[in-house]
Amino acid sequence: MTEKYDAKTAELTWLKHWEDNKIFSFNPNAKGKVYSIDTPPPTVSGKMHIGHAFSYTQQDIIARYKRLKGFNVFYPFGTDDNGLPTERLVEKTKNVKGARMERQEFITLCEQTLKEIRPGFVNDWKRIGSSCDFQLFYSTIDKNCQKISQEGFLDLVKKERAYRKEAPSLWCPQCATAISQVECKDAEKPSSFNEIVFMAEGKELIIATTRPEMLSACVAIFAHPEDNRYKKLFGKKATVPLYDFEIPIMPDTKANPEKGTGIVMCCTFGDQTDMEWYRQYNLPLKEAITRDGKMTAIAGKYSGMRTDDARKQIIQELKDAGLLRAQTQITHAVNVHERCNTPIEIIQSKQWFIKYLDLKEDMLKWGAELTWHPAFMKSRYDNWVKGLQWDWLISRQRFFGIPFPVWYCTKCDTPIFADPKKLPIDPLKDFPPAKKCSCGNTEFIPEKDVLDTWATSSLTPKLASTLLDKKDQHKVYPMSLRPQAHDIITFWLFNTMVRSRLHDGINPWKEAVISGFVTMQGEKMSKSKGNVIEPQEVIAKYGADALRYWASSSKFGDDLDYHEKDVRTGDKFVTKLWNAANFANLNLQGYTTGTATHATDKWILHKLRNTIQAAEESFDAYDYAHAKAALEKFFWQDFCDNYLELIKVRMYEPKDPQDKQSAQAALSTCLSALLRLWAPFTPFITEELYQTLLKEKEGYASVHIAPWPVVKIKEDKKIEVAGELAVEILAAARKKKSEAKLSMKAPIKKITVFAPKNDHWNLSQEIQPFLADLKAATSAETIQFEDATAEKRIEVEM
RNA sequence: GAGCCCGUGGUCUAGCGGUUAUGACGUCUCCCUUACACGGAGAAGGUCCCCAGUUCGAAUCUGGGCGGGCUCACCA
Repeated sequence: MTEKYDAKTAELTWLKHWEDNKIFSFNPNAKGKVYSIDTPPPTVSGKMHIGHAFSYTQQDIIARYKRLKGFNVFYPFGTDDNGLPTERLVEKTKNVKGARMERQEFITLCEQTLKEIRPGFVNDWKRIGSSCDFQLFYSTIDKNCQKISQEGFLDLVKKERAYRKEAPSLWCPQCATAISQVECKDAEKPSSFNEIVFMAEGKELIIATTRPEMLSACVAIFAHPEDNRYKKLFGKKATVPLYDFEIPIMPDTKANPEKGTGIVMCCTFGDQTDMEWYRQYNLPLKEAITRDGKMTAIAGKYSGMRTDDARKQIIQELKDAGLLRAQTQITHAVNVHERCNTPIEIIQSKQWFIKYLDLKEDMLKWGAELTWHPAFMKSRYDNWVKGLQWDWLISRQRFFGIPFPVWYCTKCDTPIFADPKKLPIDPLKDFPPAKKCSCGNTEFIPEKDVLDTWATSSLTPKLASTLLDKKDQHKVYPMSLRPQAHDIITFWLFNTMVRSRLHDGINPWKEAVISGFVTMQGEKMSKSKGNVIEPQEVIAKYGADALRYWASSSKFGDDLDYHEKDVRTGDKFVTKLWNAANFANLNLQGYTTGTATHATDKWILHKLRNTIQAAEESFDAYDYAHAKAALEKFFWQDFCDNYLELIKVRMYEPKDPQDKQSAQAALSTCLSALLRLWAPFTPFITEELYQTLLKEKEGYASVHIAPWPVVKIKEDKKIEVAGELAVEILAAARKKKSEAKLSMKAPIKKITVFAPKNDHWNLSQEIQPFLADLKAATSAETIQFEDATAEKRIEVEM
């Protein structure tokens, strides 16, 4: 062993060792029960962020533990790189606009960009010590994924779950595509509440609105049926200002008398309520906004203007005409697209949907069949299911994604589906289809829309399992575990559940573990706030083991505030483990086999045995943080601070060869066990130590495929209790010396222990075998016992 | 507005009916003892958010506040 451990070079050495020797390769025919993990495919964005390092470390600890326990671990790796996120990344980094380019040119650029950045991106995952089988690799835009995704779509068509319909849909004018409910989020935006003059029955009717630019799309006016101010107007007409057309005044309970003037205009579509009224009362459709967020022809002179410009101008015009009675500045929550923060519009268009609103009850049952860690995360899922209001809109008017395998008849618009055996296909290239329409027509137009990225990533259990031979796929699917962070329960977990249920009628996994978030002074990290920590920099400074040590200090579901000092604690642990192993190595020179016969040695083996048991119980409940705490206590306190100090003199100057051999036996057992116990948390340092100290003796190619340690000794309460007393005596001696400001080497005349007799054993008898080590460790001349009827007490005389 | 989570020494955290309330970081004192000064020994530091209840007994259970966070919803 060298003087110091150099994490930076050592970690790279072992990464290469693992890769070269295929340590984490999945062999479907290997022994051991299969434990399969539905690894989250990160969205390719150039660099891993600290939240990734955090959650992927946590799941990796589970994977490594299961491997030690003898499971045949299936732990694939994929990248999610189709759809809008990639388009936005390419548009940003290459300074282009997909919509203004030749479609194929843009797609090629996306593919090229991915090819450039993907290897570096994936390398970040290797670097933190993810024990994935990187040979089992998929990209959600690769050919196999395209095939699986298109097959899935056709399967849903066959099951009458996928349908195409012209309907009002959530729409992002910035991205110029329809989006789904889950892609929306709230944002506080400033706005103005404008009281505008309509005319009805020759009188002024004041209506408050935040969206005056929608006036031209106004189709009705609503007030509450019980609202006495407006009761007499129901069934009458009102005239829209500036545009001068008439609309009906109608009663509906959704109108809130408390809000504004209690009377509201319904435009197609200002918001979701407008849409509901449109459906309920069969109102006409008037579209005021185009798909790229501009005013349509019906807006008259505002036609072609952006909606926000039109709003400003129309307010001015109303003001000039004396039709604006009041204006208040407000901030209100607006629905925006989570990818670009643009306010969402509701626009009528023809889209593909997956029908699932009828399955809400079933969805709740499916969620209940899954074991959640922590359990309370299930309520996020339930909450989402209960709030679902739209079927899943899966078509996107974008470019870089998986194409719908569909063409449409130019005469009757009937969809013609691709032959499932010929997938994947691109209807734009594989054209025309080799079929006739049922109406006899032979002319078609290809579908240009692409599938929502979640429509593919919701199939990850399949994307991963189909990397295996067909005969082996059933071994890994349904999967044992879905690990992920809590922010995408409503996206990824929910969608995967739905797809697996719809396609195969089963839950995709047995259990789910949900990671928390990394925060900075309690706040979410974000580039705009400038409080981002880059894992690459942390690794460069402290090594991946230290980072992992930090990440494993919080349990599943808990957020963790980032403090660099906590990573430093990990770094210190690595050093401590190195030094303890170094001590063991120095004192195990020449040792081959032996038995622990001394009391102190038996005691530490008992502690070890109990620690292993405790760690195992915690691990099996997915509570690695607890397991870590138990290991920490054993390693740092029991083993380093107490045990090693107790055996030093016996090790250096044995009176009898067996004195030393007994300690060596225990030391050797502890060393081997410690390396394996810590291997899931700090895989690099443990591998380094295993390779240099134990590999030759034990023969495993890596500590990570060695078996979980077992200490084969029977429970011995006497040793445990007497050992505790030995530690108390040691502590009393140390305390006395500290208080006297003396070195720990300072001699002690006498230690007197007042030990009450126990019903079951006589402590002063049981402690006898420890006395030699105790005297040596405390430099005490004598240790004597006096029976006491009172409390246990230890007196130290210098 | 709804659901969920959280509130423990200066900071982070364990404990979840009976503990001298755990540990880490920080602070202070001492110790260079041949694994480790990136160490060791010791000390100081706490109305366990507040109020009420259940109980012989509550940091721990129940109810009600207050404060923070997340998710969903509302969005004229």
